[in-house]
Amino acid sequence: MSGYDFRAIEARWQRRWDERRTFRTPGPGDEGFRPDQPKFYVLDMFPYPSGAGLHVGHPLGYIATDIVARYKRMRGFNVLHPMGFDAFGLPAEQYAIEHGIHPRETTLRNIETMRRQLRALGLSYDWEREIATIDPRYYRWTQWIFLQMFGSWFDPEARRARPIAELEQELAAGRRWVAEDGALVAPGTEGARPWTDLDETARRDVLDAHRLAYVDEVPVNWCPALGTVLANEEVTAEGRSERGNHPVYRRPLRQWMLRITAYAERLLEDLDLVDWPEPIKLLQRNWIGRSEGAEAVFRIDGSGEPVRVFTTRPDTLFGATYMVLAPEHPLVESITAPERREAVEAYRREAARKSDVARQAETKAKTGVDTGARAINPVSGERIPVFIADYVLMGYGTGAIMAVPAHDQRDFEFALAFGLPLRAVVRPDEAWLRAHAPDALADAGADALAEAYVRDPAAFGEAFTGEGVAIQSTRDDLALDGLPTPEAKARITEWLERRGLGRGRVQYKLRDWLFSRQRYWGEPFPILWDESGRPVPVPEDELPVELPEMDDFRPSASDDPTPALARAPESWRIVRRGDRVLRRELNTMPQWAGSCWYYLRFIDPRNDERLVDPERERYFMQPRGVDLYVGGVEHAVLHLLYARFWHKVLYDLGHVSTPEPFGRLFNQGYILAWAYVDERGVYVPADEVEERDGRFWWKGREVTRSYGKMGKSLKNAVSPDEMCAEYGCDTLRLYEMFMGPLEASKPWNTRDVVGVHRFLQRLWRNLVDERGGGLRVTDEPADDALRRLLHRTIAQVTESMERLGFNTAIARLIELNNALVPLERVPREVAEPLVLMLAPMAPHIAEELWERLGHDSSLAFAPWPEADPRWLAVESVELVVQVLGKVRGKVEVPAGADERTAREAAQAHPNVARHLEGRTVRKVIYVPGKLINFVAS
RNA sequence: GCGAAAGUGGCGGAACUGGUAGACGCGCAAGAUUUAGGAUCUUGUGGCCUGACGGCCGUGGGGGUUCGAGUCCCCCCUUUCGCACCA
Repeated sequence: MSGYDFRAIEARWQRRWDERRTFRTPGPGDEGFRPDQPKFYVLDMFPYPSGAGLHVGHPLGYIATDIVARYKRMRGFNVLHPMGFDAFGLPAEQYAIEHGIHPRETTLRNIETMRRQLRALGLSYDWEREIATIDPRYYRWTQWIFLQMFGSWFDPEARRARPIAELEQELAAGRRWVAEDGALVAPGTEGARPWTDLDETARRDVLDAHRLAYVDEVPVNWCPALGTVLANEEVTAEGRSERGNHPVYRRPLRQWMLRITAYAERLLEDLDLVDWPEPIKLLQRNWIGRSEGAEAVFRIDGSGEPVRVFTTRPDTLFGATYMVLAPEHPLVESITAPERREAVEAYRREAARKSDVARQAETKAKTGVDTGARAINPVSGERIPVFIADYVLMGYGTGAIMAVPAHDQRDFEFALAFGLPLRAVVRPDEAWLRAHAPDALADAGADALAEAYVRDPAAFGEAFTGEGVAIQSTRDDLALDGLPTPEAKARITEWLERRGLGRGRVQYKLRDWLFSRQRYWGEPFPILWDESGRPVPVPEDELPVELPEMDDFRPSASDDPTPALARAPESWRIVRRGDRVLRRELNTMPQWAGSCWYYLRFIDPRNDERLVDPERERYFMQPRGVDLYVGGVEHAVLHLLYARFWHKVLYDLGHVSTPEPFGRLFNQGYILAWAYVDERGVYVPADEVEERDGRFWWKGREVTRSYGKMGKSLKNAVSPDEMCAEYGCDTLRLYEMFMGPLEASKPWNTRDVVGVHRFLQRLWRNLVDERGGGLRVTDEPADDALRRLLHRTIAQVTESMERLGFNTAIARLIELNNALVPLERVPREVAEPLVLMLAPMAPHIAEELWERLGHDSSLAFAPWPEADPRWLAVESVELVVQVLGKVRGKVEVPAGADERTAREAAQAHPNVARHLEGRTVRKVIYVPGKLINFVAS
């Protein structure tokens, strides 16, 4: 018996790779490291070990990266291809709570299962580099990075993070003063004070307020069911938690924040440095949401209280006929007129009940309340009403707007609902006017239309928000009339600045990252609180701050946010330093923390002296970071933005050598599968559904077929374990890659798996005599045609591998293999390259055949076959002959045939001659090697 | 509403800078082999017309550029994804 016994072969080779440490990757300083070798860092997105185990959709990306890793090794690269586990966070903890087991236990068990499943796929990870975020030796450095952020500030002039001590020095030296609101300003600025005027408390306040990690009271998304606060990114558009779909409420809370907004500009700009899919870059750009405009100051009539607004259209300032503050705006309290107080309070209460997101999800009908206050338009001098309305968000800009109803759709709707005046200050183009003119003006001329618009912009049905020419925007010392919008913007911004009434400003949608969670299963903060309520960093040599052992680790599901660690033993919570009593920070870090920097730790996973050794970091990260990073689009903003942010901080502080972590990113598609619902709309197990006459039945009941992402919720998951058992993991690997392009989402079809399985069996039979078990391979040379096919295949497969086109690479290998079927004996010069080319995709069978071909070392480092150009050239080609663009025949001509030869051969073709009969050839198009086209009358 | 990606046989999908549409695989059909089933091998397989040679149509729909369009341009339809009062 010498058939293709994949079970024995796969087990044997997986064991050998392990025993021989085949995929150990030496780095600088390690035994066996070769500094002359180029590196290639290929990385999968950090998986989260869930309790359910893997389904065949999960390893799609892992198989792809493994193929790249194996291919690159054969091309002489020192390949870093590690794997680890992101294991802190909500899902693990939820799972643990549901099963009443400590999260550490369930997490370790899940990791175990996942590691076993991954190993069964024959992935060539360097398992000696495995890391897990829950390991204190790992999270020690997560905490260390947090301390780096706590110990630095962002210098807006240098546009980078610097140690906070340097800020202190600059302040002490008088190079910067501190403004009333705590901002750093130039010495001598009005209202600002020098360092020497500040007492110790004030100084600490200033420094603490400038740290990259700082504490602030902010409105948060509080999820009582999960017992924790969530980041904006973790809340859905419906105002529910992304995990678990529980309601989320807004409330103010003192929280740790990370100053990611300081990096908004660089996060945006540096997208130009990376090779990422354009849609992902766009997603990040939109998330950062940069907009240019100006800030302007309006003063409240009477009190003179300044209200700052942000606008992208400062050119429409003359058209501001009212103002709106967000309901939570701090000035509402003081400016509201006594007789309006009750209505204003009622509206504010109503708004506070709803979360930011829930508020936005509701109808677009505009609501609001007049505060009774009046403000002065700084350019027109008009007294205008001040409203509060929930269409203005406290979290964006200044939380207050100038409303220009003629040129902003939201303001337009609000003005109509509340009977507020509109004032046109931009003249629209004629096309817009005509398209929006009321019926009565259907025949009006251009001037009449423009006049009508100025008289009554509301009659045109919607706000004109485009660019145009400024009108009705002139006063004694400022003339905008006649200026196109961009110039009008520049002119008025300059005027505002000169008069101290405002300045140009860039605004981002991106908010600072809310970094505290109240859950147990996360990294503790390396922070202590002193008697006066100030944060004190835990000294580096005391790291890690280990998570205390607790029997009751459940979150406190309540309306009042209480960290789970509040119930930790007092011996953990209270730290005595001499006669000082310090309390530990009780929040933990969010899910994303550990995955923000894991790619760095893989480079030097056992280093207890530093985060990563600089020499190793440079070797594996230069020049553009991770060379290939593969994962799903779902991480387009959160993980990828957070990781870039941390990386830039580490870069600024000199701990890493590249400005970006991931040079090339690739998003794999999803694996979809049929799913079935019964008459109640409930999903039934897809593997128990039977098909009869095009209809679907489950336990005798008819069910309807639907379609979706493979997973637990649709009950349509297929386990890799079943596939490996039935067909072997080489077949599974091959099938997943053969399904279609890596980036596409495509349907799983177990029935189709036999196709690639047959290919492997046929390959086996081509090289191994099934009866005797001997080789069917001969040292005699291949004939010319086969040799040509071989070299063409090498060229095509190589090209496919370079662009991750594994589906087409496999197709070419199948073709080559099919060509060997009729042969009595297979020439070694074909068999060996075929096995080598298959090796990255189906490594076990390839190793086995390689050994049987007489090689005693693994093919993992065997050189990739090279196509010989001599055998790529052909001496004759089949030329397509067209008449008037339609194919009428094919003729064989010598490869370099000139036009006359080709033309004569073509015209001699009977069918071509027939079509040319009675016509005059006007023109001949000849594409050498491809076709010849006769253009005839 | 705004933005992005994608629509090719019964199915998954190929097709480089415009140059034979449907590679490769599944499925299906016929034949060979086999006691049978399975496996294997051979041949065929976009639709329509034709005994055959061959012809006509065909890449979501409609127009255009070109000797020639799945590929380039314009309009429209459908699906999926992301964002969604961001001033």
